Amino acid sequence: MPVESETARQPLSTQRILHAAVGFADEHGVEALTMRKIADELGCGVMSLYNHVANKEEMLAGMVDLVAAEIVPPAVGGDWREAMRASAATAHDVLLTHHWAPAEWSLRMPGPARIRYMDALLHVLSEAGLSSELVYRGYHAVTMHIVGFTLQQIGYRRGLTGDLEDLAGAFLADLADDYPYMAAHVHAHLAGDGHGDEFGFVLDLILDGLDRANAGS
Amino acid sequence: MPVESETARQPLSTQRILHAAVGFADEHGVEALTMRKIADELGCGVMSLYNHVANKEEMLAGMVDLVAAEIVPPAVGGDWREAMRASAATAHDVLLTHHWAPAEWSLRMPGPARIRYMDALLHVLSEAGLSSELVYRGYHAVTMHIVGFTLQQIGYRRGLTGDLEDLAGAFLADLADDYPYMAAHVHAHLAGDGHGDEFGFVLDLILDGLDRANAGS
DNA sequence: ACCTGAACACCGTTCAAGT
DNA sequence: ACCTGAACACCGTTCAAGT
Repeated sequence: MPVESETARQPLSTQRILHAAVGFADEHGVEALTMRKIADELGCGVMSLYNHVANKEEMLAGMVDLVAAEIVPPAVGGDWREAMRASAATAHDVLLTHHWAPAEWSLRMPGPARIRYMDALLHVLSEAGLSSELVYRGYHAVTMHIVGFTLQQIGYRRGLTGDLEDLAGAFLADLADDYPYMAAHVHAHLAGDGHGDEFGFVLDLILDGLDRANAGS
Repeated sequence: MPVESETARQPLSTQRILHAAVGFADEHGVEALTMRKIADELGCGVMSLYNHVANKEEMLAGMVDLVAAEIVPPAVGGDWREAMRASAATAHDVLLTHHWAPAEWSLRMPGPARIRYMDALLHVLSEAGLSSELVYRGYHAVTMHIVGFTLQQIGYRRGLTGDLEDLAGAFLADLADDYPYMAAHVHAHLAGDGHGDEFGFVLDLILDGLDRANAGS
């Protein structure tokens, strides 16, 4: 029996393709992702991929849902705010490591894993004693925060890494006169003034606000 | 003097290209935007564009900044929360009409107009009597909400328009058993249970929370 | 200085052929 | 049933040539 080169000879499958594509996007970004490159990585011809995924768009949808499956949904039954906080934290982690995912996430219809996650969030909120209106609104506020905040964080990370001089240099020096508040803010970023858990801070703003709105009406 | 066909013979310029590109993306989406199509729309050869924009990436950056320039920045001096609310509302409007913009916005470094807008937001927050830590965090919370909420809204709009049967039919009927909370939520969407100004509701959650956090420390 | 067609190196995907 | 190379209709962009 001839020894095959590493893992190259497992048969193709949707899962194998999706995993390879997620790994590639994690490393090189989704804009560099190409059907041909994924095929190369899997050691097969481009067209072989089309036996397992309909097209690139559906492959991207599958990748997003693979990421969604990594998120730990909130536990039902205990303290609802603690459950939301814990689940949001895992979602934040997952979306940060798959830094290409938030942008794709928000533009696509949810797949099975994401629907399961949505349902779990709504389940917890529904049993939190909130009015149905606040469940509806709170769900949007929380999911908006999870993907929106992470997306913003990824944007900052892109801008502030790499050539620090590009930004701290020309950028800051040129614009400090005209835009002092902006300059101070960028300085705070470069100084790492995160003040701890910013993601959780804004989430608590939302969660506390929901609680208060519920009690107040 | 020969009568020229409509507006076709104005000389090319960066502004003219950017405006045409924004109009095209508004109508057909940014994923359909092509250098060749923009050139056709302007009645010139593809390569003529490159005399005024360095490449497609820089053109997209210019388009985003053109959108940023449409946003009315908050007024300094009056009630800070009212100012933030008013400005956020115009930002929400602008980003909704240019539905391709939020996704591009969050992935790119800010251009001049967006920097001016960022500075104005920070200016208002800085004079609101908030601690510098709350200015920093509040700024992120507000900008996150503006683009994140709008992005989410656009995603829903995409999913829920078009074939309503696709969603209300197969989608809802199939998954109502397994995911009842999700099904109820989609029903609420289809019924139009917006309950008024959802964007403003979440913004107030954030603004009120900042106020309270400031008073409490 | 601005414009432009031809050409190049890529894409995603169809098709017809292999096993 | 799964795989695959050739081919097609597109991309963004370089280059050399026009005015």
